[in-house]
Amino acid sequence: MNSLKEQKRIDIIEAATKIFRRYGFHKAKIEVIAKEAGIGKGTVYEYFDSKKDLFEQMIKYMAETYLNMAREAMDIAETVKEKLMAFAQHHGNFVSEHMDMAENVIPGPGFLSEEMKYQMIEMKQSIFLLIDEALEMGIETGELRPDLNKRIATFSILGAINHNYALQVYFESVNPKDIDSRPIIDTVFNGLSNK
Amino acid sequence: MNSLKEQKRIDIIEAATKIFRRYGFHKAKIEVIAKEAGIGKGTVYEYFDSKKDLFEQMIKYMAETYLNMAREAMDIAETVKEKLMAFAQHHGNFVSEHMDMAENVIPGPGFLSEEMKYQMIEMKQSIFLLIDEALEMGIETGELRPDLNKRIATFSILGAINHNYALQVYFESVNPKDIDSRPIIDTVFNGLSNK
Amino acid sequence: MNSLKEQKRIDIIEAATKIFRRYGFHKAKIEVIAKEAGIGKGTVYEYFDSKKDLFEQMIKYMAETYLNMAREAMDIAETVKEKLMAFAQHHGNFVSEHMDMAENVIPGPGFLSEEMKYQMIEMKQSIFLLIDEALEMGIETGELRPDLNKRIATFSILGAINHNYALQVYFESVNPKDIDSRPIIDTVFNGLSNK
Amino acid sequence: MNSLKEQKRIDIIEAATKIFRRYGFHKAKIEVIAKEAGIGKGTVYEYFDSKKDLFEQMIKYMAETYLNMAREAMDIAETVKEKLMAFAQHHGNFVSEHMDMAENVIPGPGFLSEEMKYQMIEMKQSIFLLIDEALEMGIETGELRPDLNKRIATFSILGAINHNYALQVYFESVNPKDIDSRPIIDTVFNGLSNK
DNA sequence: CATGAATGAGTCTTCATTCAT
DNA sequence: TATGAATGAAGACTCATTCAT
Repeated sequence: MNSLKEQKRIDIIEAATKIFRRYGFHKAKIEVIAKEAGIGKGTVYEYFDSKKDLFEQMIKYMAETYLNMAREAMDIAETVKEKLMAFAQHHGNFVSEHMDMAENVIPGPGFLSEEMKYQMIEMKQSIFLLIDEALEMGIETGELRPDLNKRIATFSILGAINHNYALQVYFESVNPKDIDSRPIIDTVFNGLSNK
Repeated sequence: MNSLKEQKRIDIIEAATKIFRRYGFHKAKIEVIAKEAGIGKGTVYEYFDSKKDLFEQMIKYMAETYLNMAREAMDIAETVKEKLMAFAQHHGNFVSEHMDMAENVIPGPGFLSEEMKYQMIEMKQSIFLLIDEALEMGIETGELRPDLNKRIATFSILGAINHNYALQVYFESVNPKDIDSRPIIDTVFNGLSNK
Repeated sequence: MNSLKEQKRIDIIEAATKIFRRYGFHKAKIEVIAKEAGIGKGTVYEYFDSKKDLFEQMIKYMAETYLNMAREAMDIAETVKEKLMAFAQHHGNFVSEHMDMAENVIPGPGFLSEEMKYQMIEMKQSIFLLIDEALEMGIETGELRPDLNKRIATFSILGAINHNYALQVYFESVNPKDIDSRPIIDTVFNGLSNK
Repeated sequence: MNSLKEQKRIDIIEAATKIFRRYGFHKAKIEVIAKEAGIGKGTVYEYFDSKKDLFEQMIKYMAETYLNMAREAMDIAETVKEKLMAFAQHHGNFVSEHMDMAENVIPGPGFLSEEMKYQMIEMKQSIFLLIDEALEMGIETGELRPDLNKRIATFSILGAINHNYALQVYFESVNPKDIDSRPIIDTVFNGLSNK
C-alpha cells in the first residue's frame, strides 16, 4: 500500500523530469505532467504541494540518483585515473538522459526554497567529496603529485569533465554516451606544461 | 540623433541586465525594467520587439562585452600562462557583476530564437578560439607540450576556470574579484600526475 | 439499527454545525466535517446527497431545535411579559452557541433549494406565531393595549430582541448568556413616548 | 484625469454591487463584474488588488452612502418621531435596492480584513449615534420618557425597523419602498403595555 | 457499509502587448 | 516619439463528488 503510493510518486517525478526537461520549469504545465504520468491533474496535488514542490523533489531525486550511480561507478574502479574516468563516463551517461535539466530548466533566482538550497549544497559537497577522496587516495598511493592543491584540483576536474561533455555535445552534437573520457582525464593528469 | 536612440537602447539593455539578473527571465517584469531605465512601459517596445527580443539583445550585448574585455586582457599578457591567468581574472571580474545571469536567468529550452542560438554558438566559439590561439602559440614557443589535445585542453581550461570560480563563490561565498587565478592555472599546467 | 443510522446522521450534522460556523459555508470542507465526526469523507455521502443537502438539513435541524426550546421556555412562563423574557433569554442562550450561523454562514442568494426556502419560511412563521399567540393572549387578558397592531408588534419584538443581543455582543463583547432580557422587554413594553 | 479614474472606480464598484447582490460573493465571477462594467477582466485589477479588495471597498462605499443618506433624511425631520420615521423610510429605500447584500452576500467568517472589520464597526457605531442623538434630543425636549435606557432603546429601534422591513418583504413580498414606516414607529413609541 | 484515492470543472490572477492620446 | 490604461490569454490550484476495494 505504502509502496503503491511511493511508486506513483516516482511515476509522477519521472513524468515531471521528462516534461520539465522538454519545456523548462515555466512552460511545463501541470496538466501535461499529469497526462504524461497517466493520471488526472488533481492527483498530482495529492502527492505534491505545488508545482514548485514537485520540481524540488524531482531535483532531489535526480541528484540522489546521480550521486548513487557515481559512487557505484567509482567504487568498481581501482586507480584514481580509472575512478575519474568512471566518474566522467557516468556523468556523460547521466547527462545524455537528463541533459538540459541543469542548464535550461532552472526556474530563476530566489526560487528554490531555503531547505532545497541547503540540499543542493549538500549534494554538490557530496560530489566534491567523492572526487576529493579519490585524490586523497591518489596522493597517498603516490599516483598523484604530493603538492597538489586538492580543493582547486577537485574543482578543476569537475569543471573539465563538465565542460568537455557540455561543449562537445553543444558544438559537435555528439551523443554524450559516445564521448571517450580517457583523453579528458589524460589531459588533466598530464597538465598542459611541457615538463 | 541616431546616437541618442542608440544610447537609450543601451540604457534599456543595462536596466534589463540588472532586473533579469535579480529576478530571472520569467519574474522580471517589463514595467520594472522600464522604471529602472527611467522610461515608460510602452517605450520599451519602441526599441525592442518583445521581452524575448530584449532578452536576446541583452545576452548578445553582454557576450560582446565579455569577449572584448577578454581579448584586451589577454592581448596585454605575454606568455600563455599569463594569458590564461588574465582570462581567468577577467572571467572572475565579469562574473562578479553578472553572476547569476548564466546560471539562473535562462528562460528554458526552446526559448532562444534560432538566430540567437547561432549567435550564442558563435560567441562560444570566439571564446574557444581565444584560448585555442593561446595554446597554439604555447605549443609553438615550446611553453606547452607538443602532443597536447588542443580541443580537449581548451574545454578543460574553460571548465576548470569556470568551475573554480563558480564553486568557490558558491561554497565559500568568496567575492570572485578576490579569487587568485594563479593556483588554478598552475594546477591545470602541472597536471595531477606525479610525473 | 435504524436508530444507529439516525444517531450517526445527527453526529454528522453536529460536526457540520461546528465546522460551518467556524469557516462559513464555502470554506468549510467536507473532509474536515468528516474528520470532526470521526468518519471518512465518503461516508458523509452515505447520509447526505451533497454539501448543500447537508447544509440544509443542518439548518432544519437547528431551526427545529430552536423552536422546540423556545416553545418549552415560553410554556413555563405565565404572563406575556414573562413569556417574552423567556423567549429573549432562550434566544440569547441559543445564539451564544450558534452565533455566527445566521450572519456569517449563509452561502449566498439562490443557494437554498425551493423546498428549503419553504421550510425556512414555515420556521420563521412558527416563531412568528409563537410571539403572536402570546400577544393575542395578552390582549385578551388586558395585559396589552387592545389597539395593538399585532403583526408589527411581533416583528418589532423579534427585531428588538435580535438586535439587542447581536449588537451588545458585537459592540461590547458580552456573552449572550449574560445579557439581561428584562430591560429589553421593559423598553418594548413601555414604549419610548413620554405618555 | 484623476476624476476619470475615480469615476471608473465607482463604475466598477456599482457593477460589483449588482453582481455580488445577485450571486453572492463566491459565485460572483470577476469576469462577469467586468462585463457588467463594460470593461475587460484585467482592468478590474488595475483598480482593485483582488476580488476581496473589491468586495471590501464596495461594502465601504455602500455603508458610506447609507450613512450619508440617513443623515440627510434625518436632518430634514424635526421631531424625534419624524426623524425615526425618516430613518426607517430611508432604510426601506436603501434596502429595496441593496436588499440581500447584508444578509446573503457575506463571504464567511474570518473573511473581512482586520482594517475592514474596524471600518464596519465604526459604521455601525455611526448609525447607532445617529439614533442615539435623536433620542437624546427627544429626552431633552420632553418628547421621550426621561427614564429611557437609551442604549437598549436604540438597539430596539434599529431592530424593530430592520425586522419589520425584512420580514414584511420576506413574508409578504412587499416592495420596501411601499412600506409605511408610521405604524412601526408608533408601536415602538407607544409600547405594548396597556398602560 | 465505509473508505479515501482519484478526478477535473471552475476561477482568480498575472503580465506581455497594444494603441489612443 | 512617449506614454500608461486597457486587455485577455494562460495556468496553478481547490475541493465536491465518485467509485473501486
